[in-house]
Amino acid sequence: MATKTKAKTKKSTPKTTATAARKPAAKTTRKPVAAKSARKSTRVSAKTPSSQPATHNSRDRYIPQKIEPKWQKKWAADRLYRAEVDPSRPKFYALTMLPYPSGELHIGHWYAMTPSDARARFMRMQGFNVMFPMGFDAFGLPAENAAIQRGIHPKKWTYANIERMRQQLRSMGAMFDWEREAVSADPEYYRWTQWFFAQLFKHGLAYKKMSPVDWCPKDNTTLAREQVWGEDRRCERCGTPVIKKNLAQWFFKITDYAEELLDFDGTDWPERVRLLQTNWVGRSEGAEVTFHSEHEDPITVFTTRPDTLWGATFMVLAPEHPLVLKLTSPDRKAEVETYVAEATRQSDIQREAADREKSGVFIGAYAINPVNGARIPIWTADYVLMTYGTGAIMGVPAHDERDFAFARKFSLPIPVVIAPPGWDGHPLKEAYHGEGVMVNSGAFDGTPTSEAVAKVTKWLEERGLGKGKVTYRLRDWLISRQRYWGAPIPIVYCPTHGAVPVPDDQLPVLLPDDVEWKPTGESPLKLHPTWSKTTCPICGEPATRETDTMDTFMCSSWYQYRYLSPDYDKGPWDPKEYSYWMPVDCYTGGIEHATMHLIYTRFFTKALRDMRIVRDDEPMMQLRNQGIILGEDSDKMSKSKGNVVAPDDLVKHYGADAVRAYLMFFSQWDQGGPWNSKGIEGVVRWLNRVWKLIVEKPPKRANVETSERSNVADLRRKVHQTVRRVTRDFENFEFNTIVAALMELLNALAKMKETSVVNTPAWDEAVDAYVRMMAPITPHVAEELWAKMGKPYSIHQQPWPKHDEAAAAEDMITLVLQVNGKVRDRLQVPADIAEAEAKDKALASETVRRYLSGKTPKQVVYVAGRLVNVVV
RNA sequence: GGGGAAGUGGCGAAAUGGCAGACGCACAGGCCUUAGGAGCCUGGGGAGGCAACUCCGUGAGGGUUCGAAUCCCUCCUUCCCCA
Repeated sequence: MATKTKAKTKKSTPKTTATAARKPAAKTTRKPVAAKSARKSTRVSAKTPSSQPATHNSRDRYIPQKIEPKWQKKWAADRLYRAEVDPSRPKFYALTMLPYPSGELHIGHWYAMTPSDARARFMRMQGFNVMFPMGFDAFGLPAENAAIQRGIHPKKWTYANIERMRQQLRSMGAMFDWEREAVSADPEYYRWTQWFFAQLFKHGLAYKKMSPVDWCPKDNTTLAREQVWGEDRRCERCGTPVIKKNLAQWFFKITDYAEELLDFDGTDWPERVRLLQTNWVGRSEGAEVTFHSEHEDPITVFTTRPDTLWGATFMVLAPEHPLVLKLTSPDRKAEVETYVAEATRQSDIQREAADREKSGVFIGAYAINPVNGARIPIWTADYVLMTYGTGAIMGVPAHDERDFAFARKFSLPIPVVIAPPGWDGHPLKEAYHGEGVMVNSGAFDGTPTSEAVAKVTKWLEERGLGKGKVTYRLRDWLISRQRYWGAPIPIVYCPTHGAVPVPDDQLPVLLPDDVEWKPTGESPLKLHPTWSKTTCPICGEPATRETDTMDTFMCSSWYQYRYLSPDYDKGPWDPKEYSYWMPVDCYTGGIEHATMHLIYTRFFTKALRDMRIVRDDEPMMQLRNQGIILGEDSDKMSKSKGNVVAPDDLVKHYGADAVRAYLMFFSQWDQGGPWNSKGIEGVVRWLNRVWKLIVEKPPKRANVETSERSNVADLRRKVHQTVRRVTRDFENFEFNTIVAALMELLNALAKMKETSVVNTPAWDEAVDAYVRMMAPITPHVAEELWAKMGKPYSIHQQPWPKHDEAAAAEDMITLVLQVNGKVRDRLQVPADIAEAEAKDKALASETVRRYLSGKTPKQVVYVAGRLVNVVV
């Protein structure tokens, strides 16, 4: 799958588009200056000290604080990063996850966004028409908490934060197309969030039901299953342990898409995310089997191992199971009721813990095992959950750990029905769930595990005892939130017509501004005196509004579409924009959203497709995740630990380009790692040296002793090898080695600047390619150097350099000579040396002969261009 | 308990079957300088040796291979997800 998409990306990089990308640049060129040599262009720039500050020192120094705001202003004024529909050019929709406007852009945002920006810039230089939008996921709890704590209105707090963060985002020098900015809390945005809700409702994909849901007592709201984290089930936002509440809540039927969500065909997503989502969906194949009580009450169970049915020696009903009270015999009633009352007070997680001492009570009733007519006792026990499967299980102690522990505790029989290989017929010491052969199972005896499930399922179906069934762990998405700062759910409750969606022409259902916050835990919308009073859209009689708002993940499930046309008011997006830009070609962001946002947005696109609103099966074709950037102490950054790195301070001190370059340099992007305040000085040094390489005059004396011809070839080889390497690494998101390769090339160029090669066209070619390659990573200094070289504005509209395979080829190589796999000698040989000659040279080597000590080689291994290994 | 990822100098890392440690940080020595917290040059995996050189070395152990940081098996440690 991954290779398929990769190949596609490569193929769709047509040479012709590189020329197309150059066109606008040519238009804006005032005076195309063909710099004949670096020396010459240096002189030109020396005469025009345009951007340079007046210092006592007349030297032209790299001062990022001067050049960065200057270029940012010019780029914005020129709408340099404006992305417009242009069917004559191949499009590339690059998207990075939009931030929540918390009020402070942290280094994690920089780490997510600036490499994404560099990649988008690279694609632009590759000839694509690139759209790289930005916006704000502006609804959510922190705004409301600020309102309660500090008395600031959530809207005021949010929009002030957005204003501040816009400025911070601009300091990155990213190629965001700000004309496409979307803010999810704008009425023009949430009008469509509500419209989508209504569409889902009309298509039966949104429904309300009473159910035990997770409730965060601190944030006073329900949470989706995905927003409850960890073993002890804490709120994803505030870390408070959640409790169960029985409430009428709105859900989206994401479970309708369980099967399709497992299919990633055609997308290039990391294996890790696919695995997380696959496990989250939790498909399990098995069979539903119906047992009956002695009084003919059907009790259906789901099992992944119908082949173990003959080993069922008891049944367990969840304490909440409706049959528990019905089937309990009078003499057991008191005991069972006490147990049920106790069990329902426990949390699911306590109840399910595998290592916990099992508890349960016999309810005084029996069931008949449909496969062998065995009369087996029915128990109720808290390790069976009502919310899981059918709320009832068959107990097969020999082949299930928990059933085994239960049977041991209550002295129930443990008959083996799957014989492990080499089983001696003795009782098992622990539950066995490996491969084996069916035993004690009537006609099925001897059936190996590999065929058993299918055969038994077929047999059950033929006899009407059960049927094959696939179940999923995935639950429907709970989207009701009992809070104010979110998109109101556009539903009206009419005494006659029930839940009625607000008609499209009455959207948006606006949030009222005049609300009060009381720490009662009630939604302010519920406390508002008039807001919820309305009339029924169908009959016009008095009716009330739904006061719950939507989970903010609903807003972010479709934002990639709103960027297409954030001002469009005839629909959620302009179809012309849609048909050109969608789907998203490359999506970047944190992996922490694997089972939340990233699964919701896939569901959303699939649901829209089935409602014929979009044509795509998947919203984002390629996904890449960055790692987490840690504090200098290798701990997670947090204010309480005092290890937070503030990007604003870094920009002020080192400039945005250095921060960008360091974030890309210090580690593999998807790996993250600790910040190092000394490490960034290395890239600062790099940028200073690049500056000097290009701006400062070369030394007067040219080294006449070196042969110019070989120097030119060496220079071009290094340059073209670097272009090849950097291009490949950009394609693969390997940003750290890009910066390393550029540093390496600089080291080589700095040495060569001392030689006469500096007066050759090869030098100009080198410097030209160098600045182009820097441009995606350090856009400001690249633009400044480009201008100083007298090249036409803007570097960011230039094509990416192409490497010349012939120039990059080595003519001499180091041939490694090994004896028995150990390096013993090295020879400089022509790269195109023939195998026979290489072997001869190896055997002729004095060192090799010494290690052979007269023995005849058994084998001589030759690896072209690399080594000869002589084996004795 | 299940699944996944990772483990390489003092540190961040590079090398994905073929010269281990590219690039950078820190450190050491030198140059330049009135000065250096600037810049430039040089050196740094470990052990032995004046040296050429030798041996050892990618969490541990085993295996495959002419050849393994890289592939396979077992184990240890750390992190993530699920239970």
